[in-house]
Amino acid sequence: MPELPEVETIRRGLAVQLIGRSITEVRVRQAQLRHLVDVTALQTQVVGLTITAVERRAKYLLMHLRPDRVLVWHLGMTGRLWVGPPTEHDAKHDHLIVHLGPDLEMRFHDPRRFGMCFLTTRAALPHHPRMQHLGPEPLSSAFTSSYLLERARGLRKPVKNFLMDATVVVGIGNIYASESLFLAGLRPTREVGRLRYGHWERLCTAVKQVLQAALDNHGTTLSDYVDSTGRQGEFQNHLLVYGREGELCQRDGRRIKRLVQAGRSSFYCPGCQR
DNA sequence: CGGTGGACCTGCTGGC
DNA sequence: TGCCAGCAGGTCCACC
Repeated sequence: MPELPEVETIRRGLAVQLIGRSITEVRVRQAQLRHLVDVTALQTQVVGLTITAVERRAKYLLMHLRPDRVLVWHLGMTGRLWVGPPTEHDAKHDHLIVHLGPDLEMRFHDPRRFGMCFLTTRAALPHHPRMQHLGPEPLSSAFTSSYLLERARGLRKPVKNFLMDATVVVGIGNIYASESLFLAGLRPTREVGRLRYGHWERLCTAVKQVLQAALDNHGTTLSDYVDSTGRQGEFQNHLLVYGREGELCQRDGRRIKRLVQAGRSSFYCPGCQR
């Protein structure tokens, strides 16, 4: 479901709703997510702790608990974190329920169970196996055309797969990879080792532009994405190629094509993208 | 080492 | 109506 703009939108909502709140109970209905959730750790180590910050790294949400714990979430394809007043009813696929006093709770809901939840400490977080190989944040100053040129040197993989490689750059998934490549005028199949500095300049700018625009529109809701308050995104109304196979390109009127790369659909305009 | 294909899950849609 | 194939916003690991 969620790429950087969606996860960041969720983070912003969670920060407002959760900072200053204390965890009073954790209920686990289904521990088998992407990895088995450590139920004992959750139930013995976080109860009584106060949430001091909600951060994001890549597509991970980091809830900092005073004094030194970090509760980490990943939403996979269909994960949702919903915060609101407590309800009696456990919906199907509500796997983890975090109680935050008598008047508030957070529910992790994930039909496909590709999401994750694990507990670590502030000191161990940077060395966690899921964190330590992550590339730069695309909206940071570390993400530049020179960096991309350097990372791509000698590689033969298609630029679409390169963009979705989290060791290269984080946060870009299937939607924003296609959209960025359209904006940059590059075919998703181009081999990265053969691209020149000018291509990387265009692509770097395009990625930042697309992600910022999606963030300004609170993400993309294709079917079920909502933020922590239940609000849908709006960026689906601005997608130029993703999910538009057979439709006419808004720029040059050619038919948008779909192809499969590494098992995922890519969308591009054969006229605008070379 | 780099790159691909399949695995992990459930749910929805469209064709027959 | 039922059944089945194909598809879906992510990540990881075995295998060439």
